[in-house]
Amino acid sequence: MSTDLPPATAAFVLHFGEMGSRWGINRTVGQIYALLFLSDRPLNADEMVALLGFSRSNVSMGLKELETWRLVKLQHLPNDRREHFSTPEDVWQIVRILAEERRKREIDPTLSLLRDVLMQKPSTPADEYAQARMGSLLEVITLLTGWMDDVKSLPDERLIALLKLGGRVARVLEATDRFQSIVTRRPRKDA
Amino acid sequence: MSTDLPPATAAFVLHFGEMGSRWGINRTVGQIYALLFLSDRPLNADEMVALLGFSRSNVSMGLKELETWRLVKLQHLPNDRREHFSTPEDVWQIVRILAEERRKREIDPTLSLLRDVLMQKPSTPADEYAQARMGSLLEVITLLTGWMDDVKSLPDERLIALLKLGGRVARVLEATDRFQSIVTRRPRKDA
DNA sequence: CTTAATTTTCAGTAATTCCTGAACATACTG
DNA sequence: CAGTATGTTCAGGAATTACTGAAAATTAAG
Repeated sequence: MSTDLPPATAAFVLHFGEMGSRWGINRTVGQIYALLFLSDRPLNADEMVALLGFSRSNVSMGLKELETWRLVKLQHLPNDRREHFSTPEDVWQIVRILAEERRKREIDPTLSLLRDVLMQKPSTPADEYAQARMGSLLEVITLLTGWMDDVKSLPDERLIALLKLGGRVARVLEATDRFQSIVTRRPRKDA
Repeated sequence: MSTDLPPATAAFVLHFGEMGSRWGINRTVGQIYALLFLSDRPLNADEMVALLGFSRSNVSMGLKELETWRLVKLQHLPNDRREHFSTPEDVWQIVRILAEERRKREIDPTLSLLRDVLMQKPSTPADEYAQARMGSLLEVITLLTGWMDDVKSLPDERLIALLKLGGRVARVLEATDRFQSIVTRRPRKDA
C-alpha cells in the first residue's frame, strides 16, 4: 500500500480490509471502500491503484462489486472523462443501504426456503420437531425484519432518538399500556 | 450428504451451509450447526459423519469452532462415553449469543481502532476530513451497540413486545416527551 | 497397567478464491 | 477517420482456505 496515505487513513483501510474478509467481501474490495469512505473528494480508478497498490483490473472489479451493493456512487467531474467514485456523506444512509442489501441477499432467500419447507407435511416425529424448529426460526426472523422495515422509514432524527431510548421503551410501553387500559377500560389485544 | 435426512432437513442443512459461507463461517461448519439445530436430541460426532458425509476430523474441527462461538453445548448421555452436542432450545437465546459473539469479534476491535486513530492529530485538511468521517462512524456504531446492550438485558417477552412496536415507538416517544414537559414544566435534556 | 474407544492434531492435497496482465471493447478527440 | 484515453473481460497463476487420512493423544474400563 502507498505511503502517501496519512497514517490514520492507512490504519483504517487495512483494518477494514481484514474485516471485509470476515464478511463475504474480500480484502481488496474492503480497502477500496474504506479509502472512498474517508476521501474528501471522489476518486478515479487510477488514483485508487496508486494509493492502494493493486492492479487496475482488480480495482475495476472491486468497484463493480461495490456498485452491486449500492455502496459507491459513480459520477463525472467537469472536463474529466474518467469515472469518479464516492460514498454517501450520511453515514446513516450507508447503514440503511447495507441493511437492505444484506437483507435481500441473506434474509429473503432464507425466509423463502423456510416457507417452502414448512408447506411439506412432516413424516416422522423427528421431522415434525425439525419443522417446528424451522417455524420458530421463521417467527424470529419475521419479527426482526418486521422491526427493521418499520424503523427503516423513520427519518434519521427519529431513528437516533429511538436508539437512545433503547430498552427503556419497554417501560414506556408498559406505562402506555396501563394508560390505555385506564382510558379505554378494555383489555388490550396484542399486535 | 446422506439420504437418511428428511427432505425438509436436507434442504435446510444445504441452505444453511451456503449461507454460512457468505459469512465468515465455512460450508461444512454451517451444515453441522444446521443439523444440530433441527435435531430433536443431542448428536455425537459419528452420527454427524454418517448424516453429512464428511470426514471425522472435519466434524471434530467444526465442532471446536462452533464451541468457540458458544453456539453448541457439549453434554454426556448416561452410559455413553461419546460427546454429544446440541443447540439451545430457545431461538432468542441463540440470537443473543450470536449478537454477542459477532460484537466481540467485529465491532469491538473496530471501535478500539477508531478510538486510537482519533487520538492522533490530523496533519492535512484531507486528513482532517478522514478523521471527521471516522468520528461519524464511531458515533453511529456507538449508538447501535448501545441500543443492543440496552435491549440485551430485556427478557424475551419484553424484547418481542418492543420489536412488535417497531417505529411506532417514535410516536410514543414524542407523546411521552410532551407528557413529561407538561408534568415537569421543564425542558427535557437529551440522553 | 493394558486395551479399547473416542477425540484431536497436523501434514499434505484438493478446492476455492483472489489477483494480475494482456487482450479487447468503448468512447471521446482532433 | 485514426489515435488515444479509459474501462472491462478473462485465462491462468498465486494465495488462501477447506478437507482428509493417518498418527498421536486422551480418556475410560477392565
